Amino acid sequence: MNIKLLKQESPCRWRMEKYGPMRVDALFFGNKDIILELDDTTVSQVRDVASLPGVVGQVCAMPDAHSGYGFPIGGVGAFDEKHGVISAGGVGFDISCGVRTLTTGLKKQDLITCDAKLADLLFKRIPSGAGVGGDIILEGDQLDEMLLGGASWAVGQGVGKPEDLGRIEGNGRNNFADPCKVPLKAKQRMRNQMGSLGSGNHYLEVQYVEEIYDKAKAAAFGIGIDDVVVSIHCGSRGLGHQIAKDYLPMMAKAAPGFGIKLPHKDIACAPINSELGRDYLGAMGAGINCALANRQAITHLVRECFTDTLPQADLRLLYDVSHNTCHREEFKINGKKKNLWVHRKGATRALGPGHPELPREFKKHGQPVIIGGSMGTASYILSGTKDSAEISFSSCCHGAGRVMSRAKARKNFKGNKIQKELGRHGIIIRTGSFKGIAEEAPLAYKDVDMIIESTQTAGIAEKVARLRPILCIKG
DNA sequence: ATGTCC
Repeated sequence: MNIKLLKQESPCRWRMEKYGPMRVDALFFGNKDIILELDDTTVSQVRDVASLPGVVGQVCAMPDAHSGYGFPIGGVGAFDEKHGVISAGGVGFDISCGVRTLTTGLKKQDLITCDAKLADLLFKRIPSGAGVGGDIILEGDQLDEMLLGGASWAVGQGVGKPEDLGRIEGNGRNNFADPCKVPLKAKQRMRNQMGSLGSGNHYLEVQYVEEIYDKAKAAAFGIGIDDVVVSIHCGSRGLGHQIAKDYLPMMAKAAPGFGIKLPHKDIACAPINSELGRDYLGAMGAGINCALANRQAITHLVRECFTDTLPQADLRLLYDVSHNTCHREEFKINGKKKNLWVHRKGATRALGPGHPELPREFKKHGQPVIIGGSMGTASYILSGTKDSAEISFSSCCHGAGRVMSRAKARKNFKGNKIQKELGRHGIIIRTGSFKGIAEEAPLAYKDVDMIIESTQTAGIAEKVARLRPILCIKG
């Protein structure tokens, strides 16, 4: 982008003062290279969000920002609860897509002789791929019960341990969920998809802790050097997708009736206090619960796989955090505490130390923030900062961020070659789709290390540990 | 992201 449009506030913080239809400023995070490479669509999408009714504070673009449907991926927009809007495009198609990381009590040496066997078993037991379902079938009322209860429903079914729930954003359940507002078709698509990974950038990785940046925080999070961990990156499968697909046109159609002039046809939204806004909120909350239940169900399958191969393992949930959500949260605007609807699309919640929503063990150091890298590259565990409440509505980046379209990646890379290449670096890939592997090639993404450095320099999260993949199950 | 175009 044209850097002259921005005022550099600090090495990785750049302010665009509001102009034209913008109601608030925009804040871009990243080093100079990242800012220079932001494409025009992403920037204009940030300006569109800053032009919506009831937007407050500043709209943020994370270092991994790129263009999305209407609303940028890596974007944060907060709206006043009286006059603001809720946007289906501001949450994204994969509602509550997120990452959870489990500790195992194992060291990387424990896996040397059985990594391939573990990879085969995980690939066999955990359904992956587009449109692929699993053995869990939700019949009759079970689907609505899942949509209402989230991960806590799953634990009630014997899927996982009660202590998992305290380690999930919102204790594993979204209170705004209203299954009645979820389109029937969305429910039908989900009946056989519980406990499945999906495709695209979703994965299940067994990783080890390669580096620790903050010993005290790492100890509080329960991780040490060479520890084996498991990370699960997935979302609400066909259900979330169908909710977005159905609500987007409804919002676009209804906008003029609410007196909203949409800055772009794709950035559909409805007043949070309208019937349609509330309906979407109920459906989205159900979508969040679906994703939380899904990651819980997959966790259960992972535990079974470890019991079969490495029975000494003890899989405990470190944390589960989503990066496609809209939550009601309290922030100070012009010195006054206000309830806001915070959209985070491709942005991770990162609560700072002392935040009332954090479990006791994380109060001192801030929320564990899990950042999934692209396939074959590093992932990170960060911690939330106090300052991020003021700077970014307690949000930070969510991953590496694409630099190449899926189509372009398919042309440039061959899936089987990528698999072999990663194999030479000691990373086992199991997949049902070589096309998917090509689309997810490491070079189709920005350098995650650079994204993390910029995130830390911007002051919105701090490095705790770097994870390196041992094996990866790809959809 | 997605029964990868109802």
